[in-house]
Amino acid sequence: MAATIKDVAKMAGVAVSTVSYALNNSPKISEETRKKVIRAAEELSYRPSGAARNLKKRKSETIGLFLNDLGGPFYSQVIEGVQEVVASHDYNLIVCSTYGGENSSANRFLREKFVDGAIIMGTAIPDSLILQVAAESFPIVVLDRELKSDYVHSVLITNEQGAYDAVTHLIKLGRRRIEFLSGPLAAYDNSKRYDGYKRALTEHSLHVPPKISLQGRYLEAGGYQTVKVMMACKRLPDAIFAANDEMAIGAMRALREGGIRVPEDVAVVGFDNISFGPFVRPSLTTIGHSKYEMGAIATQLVFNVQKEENSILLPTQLVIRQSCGFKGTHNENEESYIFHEGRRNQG
Amino acid sequence: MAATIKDVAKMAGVAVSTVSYALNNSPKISEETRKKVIRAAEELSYRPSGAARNLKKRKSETIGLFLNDLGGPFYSQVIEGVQEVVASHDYNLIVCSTYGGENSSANRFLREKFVDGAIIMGTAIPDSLILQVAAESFPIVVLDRELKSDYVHSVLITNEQGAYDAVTHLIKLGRRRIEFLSGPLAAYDNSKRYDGYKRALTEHSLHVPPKISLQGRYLEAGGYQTVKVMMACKRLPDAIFAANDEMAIGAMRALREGGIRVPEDVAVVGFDNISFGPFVRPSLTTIGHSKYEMGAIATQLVFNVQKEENSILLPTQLVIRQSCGFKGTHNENEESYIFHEGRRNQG
DNA sequence: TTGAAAGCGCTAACAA
DNA sequence: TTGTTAGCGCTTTCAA
Repeated sequence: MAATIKDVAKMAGVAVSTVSYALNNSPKISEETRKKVIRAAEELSYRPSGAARNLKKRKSETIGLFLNDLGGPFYSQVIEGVQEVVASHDYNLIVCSTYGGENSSANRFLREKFVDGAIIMGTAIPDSLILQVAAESFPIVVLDRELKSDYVHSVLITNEQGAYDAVTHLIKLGRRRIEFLSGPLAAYDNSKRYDGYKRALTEHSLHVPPKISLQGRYLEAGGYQTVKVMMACKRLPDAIFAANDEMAIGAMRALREGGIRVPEDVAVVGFDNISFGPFVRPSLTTIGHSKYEMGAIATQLVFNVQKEENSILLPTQLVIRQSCGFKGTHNENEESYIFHEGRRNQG
Repeated sequence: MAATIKDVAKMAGVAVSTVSYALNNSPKISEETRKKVIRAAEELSYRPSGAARNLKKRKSETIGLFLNDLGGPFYSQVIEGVQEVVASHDYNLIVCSTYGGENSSANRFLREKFVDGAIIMGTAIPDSLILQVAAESFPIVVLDRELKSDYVHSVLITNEQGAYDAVTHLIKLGRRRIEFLSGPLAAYDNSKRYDGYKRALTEHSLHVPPKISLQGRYLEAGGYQTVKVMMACKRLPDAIFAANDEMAIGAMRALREGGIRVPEDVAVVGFDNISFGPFVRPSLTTIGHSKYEMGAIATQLVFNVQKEENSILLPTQLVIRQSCGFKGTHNENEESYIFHEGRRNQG
């Protein structure tokens, strides 16, 4: 049986409150007593119960970051931004996958008040749950998702404008038949990006395809497959605007396998500027946004609880590389950016 | 004030125990009562307190995965392996950075029994803490780290043999002056990899440099810097064996900037087979190991508590690409492996 | 099938 | 400076 505060008190010959004060560095306790308590605690390998402390204090000093996919190439910089700000408040951060639907850890943690605030990225947590649990004592920030309510803030990026910029760039390079390689139709960012795509075509008096024929579920394999099918069935476009980089890279793989040259025959532009975009061949032109900032700002909002809904809009930038045919000033050293420069001690 | 179980009981006109049973789907409760309770709970937006439940049950049904660096290109597959097995036991997973030394979240969670078991990768958690907290009720598995004790298991990879294979490969290709680009000297895996390097040289009667002159801290920038310095100071080797891929890629960047051709002038081999190794130019020859398995097996060990120390050794494989000069059968489609094929709904 | 009550391990108000 | 004690919100034993 693990030692509790009572055992420590008994061994040290003091009251439990004294142990609590001593171990929490309360100034009330004399040095002598504190030493005695610490010695007893060590002797018994005492480990305080976080659960009991949280219950008593009614807070956990922990922020939860809930992501669809812990491993994705997209998230690491967001996590870093969150981590840094959480640590600066001397809070803990737990990162948690939303994988698993109704009974996912994320849902449980959110419902059971394991954390004092949450940052949510991805669509696996339904709006209803967020609205239900958000409160003054439980602020929530959603990333790249529109959701307005008290104590729910959002950090958005200019999805529509970014897509508009991407497609306009293609048009300026002389492309006329530009296909939209779509992510999940229900996804917020996907639909915004589609809107930007349509606006660019419309403003340049180009034909907007009546329906979305390429759907890649935001996955590399999805982009690959749907473009494969397209190549078998119909006339090629002269450009593809993919709603994210993974699909763009999948599309390029399919095109290459089909003997289609990128960018000569078909130009490709993605969205997100994921870290290895510079390394695919040809390197990927894309729309970038600052992921670190996104995480850091979101976390500031969590600590800065306000009733009024508050949404912050971050800009996107066109990042020109080789997949769209314009020979941008490709910086060979860009490579170094893909690495996280933090402490690492593990191979 | 958030509603508690008492409030629900009052509103439903039943005892708190009844509420508890009803909400936890105990078969004792009549359907009628259960409905009444559920209605009251909804009415009050009742959210059970995980802290109270954990305190009472003396467990959290949560496993902690503690990593140096949540964002690194190395970890995502490990996380996936862990996630899957944890979920299959209907447990929760929290991933947590060890960043922050003494007061890091990781240390706190470990000490305060927030989790029922832990998987630790990286050196930021000292042996002493691990040994202190490991117990039957708190199994710990360390990844790629040798630590023997009751209730501490380890999952290792054949670091020494892998390094030996890498260097032997270089020797077979005719390289004779092979430098070791080292990670932190104190790192376990680094020293094993160094041992393998030395053994390969010795067995082939090649000169082993008397001291390690290249130290890159396992970082891309570290590899870059130290190789830059080397190029300015001394005669070039004809090959570099880097203790991890990041440093290898940094080394290649430095070499390229110095007008040195890879692999013609200097061959480079890394270690770990990180996901974008196929995409750097030239693509990186490296030593691979299965990171998903590592995570999955570690998690099995956590659930499979045993007193006896138990260590599992996973093999490594030479992955031949272009940076070492041997034209392996480079599979263009390898590209697709770098993507996680799970659910993603977020751009 | 339901209720009463003990108690998980801690913090903090209050008393001494 | 230290001790006594109530109670955080649950689960679960035992009684009804």
